[in-house]
Amino acid sequence: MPELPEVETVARGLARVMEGVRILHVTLNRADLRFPFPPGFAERLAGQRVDALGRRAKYVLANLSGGDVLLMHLGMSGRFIIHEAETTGKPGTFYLATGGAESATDPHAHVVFTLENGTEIVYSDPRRFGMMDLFAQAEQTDHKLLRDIGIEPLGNELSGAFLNQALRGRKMPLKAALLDQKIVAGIGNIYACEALYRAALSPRRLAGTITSASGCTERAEKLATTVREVLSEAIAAGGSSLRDYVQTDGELGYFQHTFQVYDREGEPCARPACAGTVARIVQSGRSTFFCPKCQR
DNA sequence: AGTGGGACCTGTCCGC
DNA sequence: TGCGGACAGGTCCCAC
Repeated sequence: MPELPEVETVARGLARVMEGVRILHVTLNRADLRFPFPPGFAERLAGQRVDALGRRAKYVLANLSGGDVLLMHLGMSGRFIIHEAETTGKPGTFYLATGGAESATDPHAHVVFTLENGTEIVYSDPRRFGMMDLFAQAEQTDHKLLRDIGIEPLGNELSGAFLNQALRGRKMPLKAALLDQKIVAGIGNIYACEALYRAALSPRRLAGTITSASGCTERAEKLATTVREVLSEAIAAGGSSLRDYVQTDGELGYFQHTFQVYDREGEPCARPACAGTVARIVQSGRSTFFCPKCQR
């Protein structure tokens, strides 16, 4: 997916065109994504104004004037294509497929939101790992998909002390711990690899081994720092991990940001004094890229 | 309780 | 050129 930086970028783009605007009509081109749309999904959305739209973990959440929350997750391949009404400024499209997917011909355009000002927002998702839900604001705290989610990595809570406490005694590989959304939310496969590389920590090391009973360790401190770094740099770069990502203004915002280990198997380690070679291993079914020489 | 593995889908790329 | 297999940004669910 889109990991946290991409979802953040998408949420900002959606907020720009949706906030303060009423939804006129919603078209569903199928009954489900990852799971069925809730009963009356489209009908309940129609007529509600989007009061605020933001991100929690990798979920996009929109607060609606009727008291509901619209939850959207992009899964692995979800994207929004925005056709702005002419009155709102220059036409902009983001998350545009390289080939230029059009709502009329894209077989994966599963949801179309039409706003009262004429702007059209298409959700397209070939693999359909994405999801959407609609529920009352009062239910948000207990929502199954949201209640167990961990801290936001870019807020004030992520620190060496937090990781020390959260990973204490954990026997899972450090990489798996970073991917665990119940601990820190929003880190995906790419940024987990990148953060570990920068912290010079092995993805295979057991999570508990960077902690100590007496308080925060240097390793935990370092990892907290590199997680924040890789995520915030990626946001600054405009959301980097999608091959076909196009910024709102049509500029290619993508792949200007290069990764140091992700997808670089066999290449020399970027660390000046290190003569290592980037390796690829599989951990819990997913590729991990790292330098076995300097990541310990 | 904590951890690991399979399942969910489609598209793309690589080797034969 | 065609075909099969591996692999892809994520998360849920069910066994141990």
